[in-house]
Amino acid sequence: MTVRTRFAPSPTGFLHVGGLRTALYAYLVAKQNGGKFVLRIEDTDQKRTVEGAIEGIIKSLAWAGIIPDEGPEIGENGEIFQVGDKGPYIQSQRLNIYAKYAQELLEKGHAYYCFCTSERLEDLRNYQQKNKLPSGYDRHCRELDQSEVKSKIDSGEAKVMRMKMPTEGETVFNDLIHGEVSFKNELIDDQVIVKADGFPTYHLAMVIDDHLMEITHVIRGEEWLSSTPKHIQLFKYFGWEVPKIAHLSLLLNADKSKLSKRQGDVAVEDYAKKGYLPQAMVNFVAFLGWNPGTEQELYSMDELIKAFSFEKINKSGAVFNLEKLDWYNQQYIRSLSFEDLVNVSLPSLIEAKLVDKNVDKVWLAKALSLEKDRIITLAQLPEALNFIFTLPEYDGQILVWKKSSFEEVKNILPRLVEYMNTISVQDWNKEKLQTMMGEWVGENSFANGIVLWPLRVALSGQQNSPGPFEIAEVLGKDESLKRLNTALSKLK
RNA sequence: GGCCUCAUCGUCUAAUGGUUAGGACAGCUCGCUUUCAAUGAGCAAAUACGAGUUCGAUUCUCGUUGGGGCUACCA
Repeated sequence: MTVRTRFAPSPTGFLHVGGLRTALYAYLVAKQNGGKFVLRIEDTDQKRTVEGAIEGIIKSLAWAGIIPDEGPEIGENGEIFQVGDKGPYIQSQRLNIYAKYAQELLEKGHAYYCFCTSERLEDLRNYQQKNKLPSGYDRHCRELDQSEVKSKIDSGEAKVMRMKMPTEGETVFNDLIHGEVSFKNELIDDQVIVKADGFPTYHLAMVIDDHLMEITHVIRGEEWLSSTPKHIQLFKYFGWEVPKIAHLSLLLNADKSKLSKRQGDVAVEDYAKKGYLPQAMVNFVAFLGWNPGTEQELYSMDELIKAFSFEKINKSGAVFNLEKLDWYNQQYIRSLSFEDLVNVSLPSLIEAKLVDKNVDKVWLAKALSLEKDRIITLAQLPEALNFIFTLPEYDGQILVWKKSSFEEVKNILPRLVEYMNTISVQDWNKEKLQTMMGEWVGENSFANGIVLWPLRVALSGQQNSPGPFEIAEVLGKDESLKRLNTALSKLK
């Protein structure tokens, strides 16, 4: 049997980093087994549906390298179309299907109409809370007389449909991560499965869709663990096979509460904007709650697909720790080829108006290499590289190395400039410059710092910067000498 | 409150009925070095608590405590 997994977000906003992890694991399971990964949009709550959210989710997944085999996709003109033969994959387009199966449940006596008003339900809840009673629906309409039901319907009373939970026994299932979990049926609510507006609730739609879409592994967040018995009961009522189920622990804030917007960014797109590489994000998120058990930290998507297993998933929640993400990002930035680095950073450099799209890519690669090892995110690049394009204002005092003096710099720098002027443009690259300058420093018996510090500061205008020779090469001879002369003028 | 669930360094985690409880990030120290970064060497840092089973429990069982989730005509 082909493995089929799914990711089923509701389009209420951007893709959450926790959602990315869930989607990733589901994707890994599918790919590892040569199966299919399905994207399904759960928009049965019309009030919460946000315009553009479906596109955002698809784009964020694609950014991370997760391309569904079936589900909605974005066309060339931005329109949404669907691929796969088990669609539609957007639940609001499947209403007739849900209606049919809800009717079946009703006819088999596994569901019933409920006419309780929201006021009555609220009073009931308040009463239960006040008296510290177990909460839940009191099954008021469960045994309503058929004729009474009919007359209420005929008179147009608002109604919902609820499933009948058995009032005895227990529901036991084997979670792929948690092992055996059991619930007493009597404690489980008669869940609403069709709302007053005719839309199904998640619980009904999910069961029907997972069956019809032939999902073999349901991989979802732990917040669904408590409602799983309802789903299992529904599968049983329909006479369908229950898929394998895995509940992933939640991602946590630093204070161990459920990861929330208030305590930092949770949208995948925010991390993309902040200059995190998708490889870093995927690697990081994969290792939150899962570990292959080796000492290797860096895993590509392909390696993750090979290494993934449910047995290695942790049961406890994992704190979403940005410091580790930073480290991953740094590692992946450093491993980028110059070509990739140029491609991936060009947009932000253009946006910062440092270069235009006709910039010499070979030169740009050299410039980028100055900061490649020094940045944590791509977003730092424009600022880090700014000194190449514009010499910053600086105080002449910072030209003095800590073990040197103003007088000494004033004495040596002119001689250095004079010497550098004699170096030909052909030799103006970091290797040659380094050797030649090394010799010059040696011949004059200077300490490196006495010469190199002011040189570097003069070229960069900054106390902290990349090395002088690499900067000089990127700047070229003319600009380098111009900057050196600027420095000389600051020493007067 | 009820139900479910979880518990190893600050954080992510490895390990197993017997280890000096391993690694990574962060932190600290030293080295390299013209600065920053990178890098090398090193340091510090954990089995929540209490019983039980056992020759021996971090590991198995029970309890306690603490955390988290659910408790909607939201997903």
